[in-house]
Amino acid sequence: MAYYRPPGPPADPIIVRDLTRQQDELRTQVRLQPLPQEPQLIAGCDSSFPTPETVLSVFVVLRFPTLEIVEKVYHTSPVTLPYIPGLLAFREAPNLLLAYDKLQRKPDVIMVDGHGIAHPRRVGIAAHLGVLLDVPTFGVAKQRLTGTYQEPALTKGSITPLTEKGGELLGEVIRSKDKVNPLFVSPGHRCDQATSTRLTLACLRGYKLPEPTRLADHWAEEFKKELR
DNA sequence: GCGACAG
DNA sequence: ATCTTGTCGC
Repeated sequence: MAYYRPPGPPADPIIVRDLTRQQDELRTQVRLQPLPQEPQLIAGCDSSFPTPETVLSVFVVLRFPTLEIVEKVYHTSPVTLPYIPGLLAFREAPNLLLAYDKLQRKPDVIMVDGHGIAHPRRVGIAAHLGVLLDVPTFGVAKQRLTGTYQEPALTKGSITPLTEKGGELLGEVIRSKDKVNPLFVSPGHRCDQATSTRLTLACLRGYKLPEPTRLADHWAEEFKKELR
């Protein structure tokens, strides 16, 4: 589990302050709304690190709702920022954008591995990426970043709300498979909670992770090996 | 002041 | 995220 966290290099307070302000700006761009129509193509994206100074991002496009693989691409870049909780997007989004450019077929919606608005300033990587691409996005994370929730029942399909003090709904905690740790699903940009949850459930195929992110995760690992 | 902290 | 063997449960 993520109980103990070894100390990393100190984050420059000036950089943190600047990036945090950029998030507050991006936050004003986020729009929560249902998709204009049922998606024909859904994409999944994820990043891996072949070396501590290299980031590799993958985009996998699937036909919806059949989930047949339509296309997969990847791109690598030098790492420019250490991992800082809450600022993940500034570390991975730049390279994700370059990978996205390589796609021949652009998706109607993107499932991002990480949080959407379930973030301290409501701009997790899914929302951040959605605004930069101006494409519908939502996030599927494996760990909580902020908010509180009741553990959902142990059966697949059980759902409980992820809320902020005061009652604000940040996302939903979903049991995607019997007796496995739940997923944290939240809308990113030009998407809403109901759609995010519905699409996540529609993409489950017996694994903990829905197909888009599961495959992106898989290829991020495969391409990483190829670079050795 | 003390803990929490996506990937 | 990454390092890294065996092991418990369905």
